[in-house]
Amino acid sequence: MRDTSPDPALSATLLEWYDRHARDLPWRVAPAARRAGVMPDPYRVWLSEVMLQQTTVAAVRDYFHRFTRRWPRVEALAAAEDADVMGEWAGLGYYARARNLLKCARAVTADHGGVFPDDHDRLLALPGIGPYTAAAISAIAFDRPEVVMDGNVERVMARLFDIHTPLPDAKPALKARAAQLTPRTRPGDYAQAVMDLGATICSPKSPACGICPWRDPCQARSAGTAPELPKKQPKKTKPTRRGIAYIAERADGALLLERRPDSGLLGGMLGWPGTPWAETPTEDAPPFAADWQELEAEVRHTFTHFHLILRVRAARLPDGPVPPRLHLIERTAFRPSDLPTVMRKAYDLWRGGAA
DNA sequence: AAGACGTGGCT
DNA sequence: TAGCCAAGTCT
Repeated sequence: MRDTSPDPALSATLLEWYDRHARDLPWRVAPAARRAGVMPDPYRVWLSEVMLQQTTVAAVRDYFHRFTRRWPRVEALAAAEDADVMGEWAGLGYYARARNLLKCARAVTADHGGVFPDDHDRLLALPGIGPYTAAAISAIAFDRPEVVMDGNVERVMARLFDIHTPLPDAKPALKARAAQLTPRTRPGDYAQAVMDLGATICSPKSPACGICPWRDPCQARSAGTAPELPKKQPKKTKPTRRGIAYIAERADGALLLERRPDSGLLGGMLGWPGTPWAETPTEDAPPFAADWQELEAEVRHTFTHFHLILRVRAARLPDGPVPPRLHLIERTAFRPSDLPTVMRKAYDLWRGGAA
């Protein structure tokens, strides 16, 4: 292990690379414009950072465009209906983000006059903004020299300094290294540069060390250990749960759905009524008595912590009162894209067999 | 403080 | 195919 005293040229090297290779992203102000004094809209920085939590740029792009077209400013988002925001978020995952997005927009509008606070601590106090996002907004939107720690930065630091301690134990050491490198000039561009580097060149598998701006100082590259870093604790295997979803269609095409409770899996989202999802098969629990027909195929879906095998049963909904806690949605008002993916899979399966 | 919390792309 | 992985936060 060679000496690891901080090298003040490291951040400068990365910023030079970023000036030439920064990705063109819809929420980003290009480095040339930033150097000319143009700063990004904090609303767009916040929205993009929340969407990017545990989510790839490729998945976020279209959602970002739809959100900003529909709600161009934080006050507009704050005034939106919950169901519209949840529907627009559908498919992006981690739905607590959407619930907190609305809470945050309403807090910024009501408590901060529609202006995002420009300091880390007040950002951190807002719903859905944790240590990473508070630092990222501070740095990117307000050019504050925050230490921005995300998965990219952890990986880049683990490799640059050849740190073999497994995550999450390595986090303090990785953060100390990141703090050493964070520059006082252009901290916003620097933060975006490290994340770009991690997302493109210093990727988890087969990093492109040959074209990396930090290939010379990178200790893992010298040691040949870059592809195996950072080390991680082994993951637990996912159990398989099973359940039944019930799709009821009235003669005029209207569909019977439920709004899921705000907490827990798919919280706040629209879905088909059904049994709980459990490893041991649960009792049949149709929303009303009918001649339910089970589809031959089944939905397979994997969540963060379990696999799901979902059987789908369909029936005709008779005219009359709607069962409690369920919503009848006219077919013209029903958008499959409002459903979380697992529910949309069930819909696709049913419609493919029924229509 | 460890587990809950989604999804799609890549290997 | 099955597992790994992504610009984390909340409880």
